[in-house]
Amino acid sequence: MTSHVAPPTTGATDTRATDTRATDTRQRLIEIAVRLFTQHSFAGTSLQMIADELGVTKAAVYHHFRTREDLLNAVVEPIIAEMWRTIHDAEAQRSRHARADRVLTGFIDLAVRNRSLISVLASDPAVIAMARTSREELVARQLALLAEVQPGPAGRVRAAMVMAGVAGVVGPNAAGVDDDALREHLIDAGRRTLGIRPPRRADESPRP
Amino acid sequence: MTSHVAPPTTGATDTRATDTRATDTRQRLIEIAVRLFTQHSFAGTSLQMIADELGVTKAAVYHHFRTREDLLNAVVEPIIAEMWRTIHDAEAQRSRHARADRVLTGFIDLAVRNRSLISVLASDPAVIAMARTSREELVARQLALLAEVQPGPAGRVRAAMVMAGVAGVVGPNAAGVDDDALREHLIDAGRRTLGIRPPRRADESPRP
Amino acid sequence: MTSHVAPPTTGATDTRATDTRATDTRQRLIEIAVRLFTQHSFAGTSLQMIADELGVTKAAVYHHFRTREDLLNAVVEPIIAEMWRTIHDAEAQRSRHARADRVLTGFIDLAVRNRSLISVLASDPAVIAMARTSREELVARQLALLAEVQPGPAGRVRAAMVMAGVAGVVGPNAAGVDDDALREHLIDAGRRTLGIRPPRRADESPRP
Amino acid sequence: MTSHVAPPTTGATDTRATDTRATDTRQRLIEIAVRLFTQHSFAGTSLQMIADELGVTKAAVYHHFRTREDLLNAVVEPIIAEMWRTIHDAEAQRSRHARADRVLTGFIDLAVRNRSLISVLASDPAVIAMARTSREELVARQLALLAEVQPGPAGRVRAAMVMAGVAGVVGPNAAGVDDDALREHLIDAGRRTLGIRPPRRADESPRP
DNA sequence: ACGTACGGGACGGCCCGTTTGT
DNA sequence: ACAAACGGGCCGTCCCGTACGT
Repeated sequence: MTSHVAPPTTGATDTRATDTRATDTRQRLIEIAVRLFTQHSFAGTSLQMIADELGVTKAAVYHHFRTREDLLNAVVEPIIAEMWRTIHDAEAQRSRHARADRVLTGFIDLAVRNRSLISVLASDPAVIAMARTSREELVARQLALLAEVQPGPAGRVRAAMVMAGVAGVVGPNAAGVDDDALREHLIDAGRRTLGIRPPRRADESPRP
Repeated sequence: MTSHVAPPTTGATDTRATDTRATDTRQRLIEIAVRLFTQHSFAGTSLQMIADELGVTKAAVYHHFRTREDLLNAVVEPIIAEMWRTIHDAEAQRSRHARADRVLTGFIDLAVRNRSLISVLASDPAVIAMARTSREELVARQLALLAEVQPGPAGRVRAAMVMAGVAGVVGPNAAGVDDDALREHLIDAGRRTLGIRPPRRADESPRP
Repeated sequence: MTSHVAPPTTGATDTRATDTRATDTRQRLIEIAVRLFTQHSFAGTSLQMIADELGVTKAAVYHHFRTREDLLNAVVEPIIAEMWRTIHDAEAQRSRHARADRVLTGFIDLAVRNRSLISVLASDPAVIAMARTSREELVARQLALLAEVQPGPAGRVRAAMVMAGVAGVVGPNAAGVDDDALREHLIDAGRRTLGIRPPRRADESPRP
Repeated sequence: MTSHVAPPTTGATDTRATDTRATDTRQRLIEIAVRLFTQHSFAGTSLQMIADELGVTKAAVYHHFRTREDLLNAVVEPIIAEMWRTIHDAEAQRSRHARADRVLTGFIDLAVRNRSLISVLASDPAVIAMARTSREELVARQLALLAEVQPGPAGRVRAAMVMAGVAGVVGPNAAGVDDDALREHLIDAGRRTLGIRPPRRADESPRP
């Protein structure tokens, strides 16, 4: 059974009850891969390491993912899908500040929920080079929305700094801050950097 | 010469190197390594790539650096030395704001002068894991000096965000900004994030 | 300088007699080679190890010996020369017992005086294969003289056992026996194995 | 299959092998390794040689033994296990002579049955250095049991000479003696060296 | 009499991926 | 849904030997 084109990965949120055991190994595989990628970079992580960590042979890994690149894609796909949703959500806002704030909070929320993964996505050259075109636009769109607040190079630099800063802070940072506090402080710091005021008191939904 | 104690090269890492053609190959080796490390990460860069890029064989590389790790150390050593100088310089300042500003500007200046290298140093897991202890203190000291401005976790998060942000912005991000402008914008953005005003001297931050 | 120990080569430069310095390095080279050959076998000893141990570069070694094989030959040549002298000496004896005893005592004496070297000569396949023909006859002649005492396969086995036994006992044996006692015990044991009585009381020179 | 001969799964080389084809390659690997180790010493035998001799690639060897050291251990493990059995067997005997004779005959029997292997185990520095501690006691115990016959340094020297002699005689030394005769002659010579008479059972040593 | 730089090649190890069998 | 076996190839390391200074 070497065919099977890898069931289209479907939505990450599907709650079908049928395939508990089927997708179990596959899910653990992804989690382990994420951890190892962050620890040794993508280029420094072999299939043998992943298989050993899971306690199976390489053949088992190959049963789920036909190639190492496939595994990487399965790892990052849910993340970029959520990023696109955030972008579309932000672009529906009316003011520049609201759009930027939306992207900022969305990105930070996602980064905090996927601590270790985001640094790989953001800084590993092998990962970046892998699907250059698709991700390039993704990042560009987010940067553009953030940079809008302050036209010119200053805005672009601030935007890039915020994105890179958030991606860098999460991850193996033992700053002694729990997730919720970290999110709040990141949002606050990001707003300071970009020069946007917090929305009118009501949580994060700038809806008058 | 296969030694490990940094042979009489000692020309320091001054940017404006003379045309001393004495240890030519060795220096070119380092420069090529920097470029390739940033392009493919450390784990993703083979000695064959480096040798090919220089136009020699692997054995020639081996003659100058017996280990890939040795080459990496030779690459990063000048950088961390300069970082230590900046730290000591900053710690001699009297006020917290002055110390933080000193570290901020020092780090940004160094990062801009060594664009591509900084991202490797900051985010490559293999590089980070390599000389864990020595570099750990280096980063911790810089973060502490930056975080001093705002006690508590908020300050720590801001400090980490600035460091990671600067490291992320420089690098293969053209952004259409030249070095001098990039430096100014980074300093301005970093000060905003940390909450420090530019020092009193009428320098070059025209902000009414 | 490839070594890691210390460059003591610097000072000195004695301006005294010419010949002392000339053969000095060469002799030390041989001694070091012998030690390393016994520790790591011939195939496992590289020129780099030898050069490092002496505190010079490989080029210095190559100045004295054009190839690794040359070095090995220089190491073993004195030994086999002495062996031939012993053989010729023994063959001049009149009785079979006297001839065997002469070879036995001669071999043991030489083995005890060159403890570490003899095991390499005797058991390292690379050394044996190197100059097959010349050494083959050497060993065969000695064995024949020893085996003469007891005709048939029994004698041949005893002879081989004595030769191999002597070669094996000397070397890294911490048996707690000094050289002189070791020689006496080996001679005694060898005679027991071969079935020859000690000569008529006067030390080791069976000359009536 | 990289061409070059590759005897198509011949009938295996073991003397009286059953037809168990299960771990065929693994076993043949060990046998080939033994032969090549004796021919070129351990340090002088490359994995490529072994793979070529078996008609597979290095990767196939790697699949069975991830390290050359692993392969060596698999080679020598059965031997040392049998040695331990012989030792324990001998230590159960009542008289010193019986103990020594037991070790002597056991060692010779094992050495004759594994001709080529014993010399590697006994004299290759790389092999000796590999599992120093475990083997050190093994040899020491055997030597002690043999040396018991004659207290003092004389006994120790005789014991060492017998062990080394036996190990040296077997091996690539045809001597024109078949295995059974070789065993008998070795036992006889060993007893002569140690000074023990054959046990009372009228065996096959016709010595008035 | 020695050091510096380097080529050509082999080493042990490990990679990714395929085949074949349960 | 896995495991065993293996191929083809690259990795970092290190080899021996040479050419050229000084």
